[in-house]
Amino acid sequence: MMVESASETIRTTPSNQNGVSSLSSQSDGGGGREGGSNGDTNGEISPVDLLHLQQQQALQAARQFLLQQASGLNSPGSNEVKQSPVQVPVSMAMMSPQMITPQQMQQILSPPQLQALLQQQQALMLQQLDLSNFSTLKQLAFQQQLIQMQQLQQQHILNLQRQGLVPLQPTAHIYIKASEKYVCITISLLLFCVCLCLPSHEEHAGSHPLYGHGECKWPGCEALCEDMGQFIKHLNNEHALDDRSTAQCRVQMQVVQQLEIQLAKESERLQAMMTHLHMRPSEPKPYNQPLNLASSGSLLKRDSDAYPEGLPHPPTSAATPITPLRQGPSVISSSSLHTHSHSHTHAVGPIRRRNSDKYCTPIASELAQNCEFYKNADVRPPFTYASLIRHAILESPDRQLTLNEIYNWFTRKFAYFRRNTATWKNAVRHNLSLHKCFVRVENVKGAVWTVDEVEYQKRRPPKMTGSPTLVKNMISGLGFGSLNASYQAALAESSLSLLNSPPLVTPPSAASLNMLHVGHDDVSSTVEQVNSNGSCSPTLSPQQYSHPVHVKEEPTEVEEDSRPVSLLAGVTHSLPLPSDERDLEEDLPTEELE
DNA sequence: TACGTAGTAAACAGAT
DNA sequence: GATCTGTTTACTACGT
Repeated sequence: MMVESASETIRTTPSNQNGVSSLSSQSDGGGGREGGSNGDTNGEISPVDLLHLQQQQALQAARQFLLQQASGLNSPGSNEVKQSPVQVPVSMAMMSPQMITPQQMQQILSPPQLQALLQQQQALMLQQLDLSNFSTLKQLAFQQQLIQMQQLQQQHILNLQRQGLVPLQPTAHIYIKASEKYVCITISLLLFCVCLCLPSHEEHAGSHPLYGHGECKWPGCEALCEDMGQFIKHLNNEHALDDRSTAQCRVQMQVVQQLEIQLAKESERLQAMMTHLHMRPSEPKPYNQPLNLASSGSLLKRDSDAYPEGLPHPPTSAATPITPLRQGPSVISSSSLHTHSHSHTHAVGPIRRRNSDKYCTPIASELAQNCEFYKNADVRPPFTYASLIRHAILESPDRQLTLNEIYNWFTRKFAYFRRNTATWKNAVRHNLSLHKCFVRVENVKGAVWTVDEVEYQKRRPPKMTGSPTLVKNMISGLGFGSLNASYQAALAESSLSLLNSPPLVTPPSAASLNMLHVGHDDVSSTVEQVNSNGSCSPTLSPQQYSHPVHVKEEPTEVEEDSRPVSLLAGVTHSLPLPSDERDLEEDLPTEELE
């Protein structure tokens, strides 16, 4: 008798709304605007026109960029794409809002790309401020516009944050005394991005740099004006050319100069900080790894080859304050991009995936950092189902979950899994059954699923030992060049295990945890497997296995017989250890070994 | 090219 | 009978 689950047999209809083709068409659509002239006939270029001019220039590059991405995805074997460094054309930093929304930008761009974009925009803004040929009045106008834009940006970004589309961004506040009051210039990387994504009409829709939100923006004025006409009248009456206005102009000019100086200083400081954070013992050659748009490539590729010269490079280490942006949107974007490029354009695209699983951040840290992001944003987590399931189980108090609880965890943690339930639930069940590392335990209440850490670590043969270059590169890229790969992996895995095992261990110090995070963040599960002795893996309490268990057979697994029930041996050292693992055992601090 | 891993779809069966 | 749970197979894509 065949009984089909209705929920499981619902076919998901292909969704192309986020597909590459859509993006391409969008870019084409955006490109349709690029023919527009700036309307600058008298040779004078206003700040607004400058912005528009750069946006127009950005259109071309952005289209090219997107098409490049799309074509690369359409031809999976393309080495060009694989080897192309993660970069964002400078002009893309000024991408037109008509082309790409912030959300789309997150989906399209990988984290480093997004960061690069934001920082390029920042740099461009700084350049804007540095235009020395601006007349005083234009400087004033620009400054006013800058402030106006900030207000709009802040409003916009708040909306985005409420929608969970934008993680909280680090900002820098610069207070400068202007006239009678202090002007707070908030530098937010994302603001610059969002700013340019604002509808263009907001920039010059019958606006005046000195008029905004119904009031006069003349320094120290704040007179209420119902409309532009009234404002113009007010402007001519109250701020006519006289000594007072001239003096105010001078003051404002100084304000702008101070801003420029301050911004230059802050920018320099920022760059120095980033340079410092990116310092590595040795500059590894960009290995011939396929570019994982998701995160691997981004995390592994260094700024030198990934970002344009002279522009601030997005930090990638855990020490960077821009972590949320680094992780959240990042992974996602590429994942989404990749996903939708597949022939079978399911609404739930495949998690591509191995790279993510291997090189991307581990779930623990990733989720810890972007918990809210994944909860709210409809973006696919860059982890394999197996990884997610494992994490869900290990995160539970008893390290065991029923299938339904696993489902709930997925939907609770990821907005992405609140739709297309049939697809991913099937995948979850499939993974549970397929992978030996997931052990079904008969419980009083029913069946629960547990994780056999040893099996999980064994899932993939220790390829890392076979490709030391990869490990070395990754490790050195993290600034751990002096440590061997296995130790790094051990540290990494330990950190995850520690994170996953709150009841078992005392939390490591913040510093060590952070450091471990860094290691694991970028090395992730491929390295995890190196540390397969399970000594620092979450301890499986024996009482969990007092019930019958169904040990799955995996034909591909070798030495199946050499090991009794791996469950119970899950945290013991009874298994013969590969040399690397023995090294781990020897080298690992006792704290890590627990 | 072969192989392994991963995601998806689907068929099927047992349990509730 | 419907639904859930679990297993298995097939296919595809990707990375090594």
